[in-house]
Amino acid sequence: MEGNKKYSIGEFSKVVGLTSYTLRYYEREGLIIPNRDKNGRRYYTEQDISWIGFLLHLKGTGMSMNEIEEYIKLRAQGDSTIEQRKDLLKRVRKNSLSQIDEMKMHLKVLSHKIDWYEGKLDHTISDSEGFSEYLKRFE
Amino acid sequence: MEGNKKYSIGEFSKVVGLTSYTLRYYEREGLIIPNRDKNGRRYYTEQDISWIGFLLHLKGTGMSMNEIEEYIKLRAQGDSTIEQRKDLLKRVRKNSLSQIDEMKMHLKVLSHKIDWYEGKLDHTISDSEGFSEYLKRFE
DNA sequence: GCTTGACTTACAGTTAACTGTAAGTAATAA
DNA sequence: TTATTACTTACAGTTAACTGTAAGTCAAGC
Repeated sequence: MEGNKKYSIGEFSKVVGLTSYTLRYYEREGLIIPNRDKNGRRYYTEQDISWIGFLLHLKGTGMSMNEIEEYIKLRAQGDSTIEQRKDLLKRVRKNSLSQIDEMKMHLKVLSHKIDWYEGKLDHTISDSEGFSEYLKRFE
Repeated sequence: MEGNKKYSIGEFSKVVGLTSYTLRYYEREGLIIPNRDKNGRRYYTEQDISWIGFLLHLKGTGMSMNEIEEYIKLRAQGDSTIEQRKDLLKRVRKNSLSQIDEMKMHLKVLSHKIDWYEGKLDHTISDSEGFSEYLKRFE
């Protein structure tokens, strides 16, 4: 039954890997609201660690701070917004997946270019064949 | 034998989908150097279309303008830098692939959250089970 | 002859997400 | 007791990649 540790902003910043500047910035933006002790100093809990962990997952999918704020606003309204939060995350996922797909398309061309360089280096591609001609081989 | 069309910056911007501001900006940064007519006006060729196309693929993999400038500098030095260009693109690819992998990891958690919301909505997950407990099911 | 588009330099502004400084106060830790 | 850490407000600075404005010139097309 020891899940009630309190972290100062300095400790917390080490745990979650964000500087205290960033944590205060996130707070200003409403992304996290830590507790305060009797002297008005911030303290963070295990719950805050979980939340920042999840927040970093959200950011990692490409979700912007604005979108995360939107999510937080819905969350603050309670269980009645679960559907909307689910839909928001679904939109984020869809977007993230298409970003990945796009990236993969671009990577394909990049890989062809690498292969082309390799062909030039080991002379399995003739000196006269340009990259755009080479690319046509794969159409 | 009609591959020698000349595009003004206005025409070219429509073809490649970049504004003339952006094209001039890229030029200032050394990313593209168009030809000039007798009056000093820019004109772009089919070659420039190919190059911008490739450049957009590079950008699409997450390559920064600085890296692209590095690539261009190597290219300007001729065939002796093919190896280095190949290595540069390989680094970019590696980076891009790990970005994708990271994104996929984050997406996994996001998907679990969506499933969790779904479970809450159709009551296949008990009201008392929090998301972090739920996540432990998949460890 | 007038409109349209292009040219130049020289900046200033924008967005996102931080990052940092200054100045002054206050509580905690060694 | 002194150093450390945290607090506040109020900004200013940073990076990347644009985006836009102003002011003045110039040439081509209708």
